[in-house]
Amino acid sequence: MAIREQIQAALGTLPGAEKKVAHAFLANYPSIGLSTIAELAALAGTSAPTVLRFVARLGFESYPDFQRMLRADVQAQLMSPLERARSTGPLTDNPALKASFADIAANLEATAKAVSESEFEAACELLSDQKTACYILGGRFTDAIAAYMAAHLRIIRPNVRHFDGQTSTWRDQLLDVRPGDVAVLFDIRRYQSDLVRLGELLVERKARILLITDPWLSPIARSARVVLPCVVDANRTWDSSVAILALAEALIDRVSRAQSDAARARMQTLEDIHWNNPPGR
Amino acid sequence: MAIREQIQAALGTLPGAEKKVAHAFLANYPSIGLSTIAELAALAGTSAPTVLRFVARLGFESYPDFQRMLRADVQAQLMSPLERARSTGPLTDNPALKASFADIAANLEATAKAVSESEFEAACELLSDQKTACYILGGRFTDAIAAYMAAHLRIIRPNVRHFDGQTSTWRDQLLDVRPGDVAVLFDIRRYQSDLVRLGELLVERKARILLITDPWLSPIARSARVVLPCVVDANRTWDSSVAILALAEALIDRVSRAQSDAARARMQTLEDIHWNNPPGR
DNA sequence: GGGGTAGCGTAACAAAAATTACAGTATTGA
DNA sequence: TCAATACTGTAATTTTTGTTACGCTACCCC
Repeated sequence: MAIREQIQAALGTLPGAEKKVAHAFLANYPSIGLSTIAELAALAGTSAPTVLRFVARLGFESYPDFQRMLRADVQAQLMSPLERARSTGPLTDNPALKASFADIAANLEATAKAVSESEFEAACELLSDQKTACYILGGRFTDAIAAYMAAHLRIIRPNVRHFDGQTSTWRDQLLDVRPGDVAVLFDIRRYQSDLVRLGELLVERKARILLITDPWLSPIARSARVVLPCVVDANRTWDSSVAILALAEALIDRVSRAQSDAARARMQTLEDIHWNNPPGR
Repeated sequence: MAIREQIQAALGTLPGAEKKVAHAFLANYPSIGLSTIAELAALAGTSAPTVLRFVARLGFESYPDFQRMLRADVQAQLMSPLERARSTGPLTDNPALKASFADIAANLEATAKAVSESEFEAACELLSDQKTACYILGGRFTDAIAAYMAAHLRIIRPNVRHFDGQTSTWRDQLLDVRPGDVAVLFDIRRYQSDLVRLGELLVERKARILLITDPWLSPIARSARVVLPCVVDANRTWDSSVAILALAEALIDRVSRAQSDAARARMQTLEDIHWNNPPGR
């Protein structure tokens, strides 16, 4: 947009023929400027050298130089978030994938129905409580989702820990858990006995448990403060965890939006630090 | 948008060097296409005639002809309704979950369209190749999905390794990579420089790269054998990885179904062992 | 009213871009 | 393993494009 503004600002000081060029350009922004000098001159009803004098007056070294700036301009506009959403529109179709994804979409819908609003809100509240620590862990496959959630939640609030996958070290990690702490457990079908046991231990330590499970409910549900069921059945060799991830993301988003302005500023700062000091160390 | 659509559709049928051109173009759409052949060729790491053959294959008379279409494309997009004023939508605290899931479902649909069938098949073929090792890794957030995929793939076939999150140990792990090995990389927006670097190292070691990225394509796309784009934009604080996970699951399912009976029997045995000797002891 | 200046376009020129020809190199199938 | 085919890059060629030189016209100020 910079170029357009610049031209509009200069409009008053331009000689007649060059003003015609400016008008032609603005009326056909940006495509005509990405074309050749001859075309722009023709559209403006003037000559090539006039176009050249025009861009020179704007301070550009050459016509290609002017076009470079213009391309950058266009790029910036097309890359803005909303344009992007649109430009990702219909592309080629992949029937097999589409069918597969349709099943998953059905899972999402079913999950949305299975999770009651009050439970969802209660879950968000648990996660938003910054006075206590928050422990996150999952089972054989869902541990990855636990890690994903922890990575995000850590940015939003302090005291987030992901119980790492080594079951042997769980006991040690348990020592840090204090009454009132929040524990997020992911546990779906073929409920792992060790995970269930750990749930019991957490309850003993008076942790408040947020359980994310399937509609058949892991045994942990009995002692959980909040239970969110996800539909995982997808007619596949293995269950699908997509709905679980979607729910986790929804929680993350809801919690991050609920933050105070101060907290959001801190979050932004964290992010900036992260990207300004690229990893590699 | 017609042009992007057309290129995505043709991606599978393009020869290697031309595919690199397509990737470079999509990753820098539209500005690079409005520039010169030489620049596009340089960005794609190939030669001018290849670019020319690329546009010829797409059905254009000449490069200027191609640019004319592209300009029209850009013009159409920039001139469309000014819904740009609408900045990041207000947070409706009503049925948060349903609205949220609807967005995600749209992502899934868009992803199904963005992934061409032939590319998907090519990806499955890479993953099914049991003669070589398979390395899986992801970025800051996507590493969790990499772990998830590895956990499943490990059951289906031998020689699956998840590059663990410690960037400092990557170099060591690289030593094991042999020519022809398959590397699955997850890399989405805010492409991590260290991950890109690692991609280059993998290419040097002649690994075949399967890249899962967003529609703007990580720089790694230039040297990847197969590229699968996922729509991640969800009008949230962070991008959504749901489509990525869904795609990963689709790949896993497709590969597991393609196994021979013998292999499937072995798989079943593995699973039985896992559950009959429950961990936790 | 005449010298001077700024604006403009035609046409020659120079630079660059696109295109083609060709030769070397993989890849595929017999 | 060999032949045939497809793919790719280098280099020469042609075309297009941007740029400059120059002369004409209109206007302003002295």
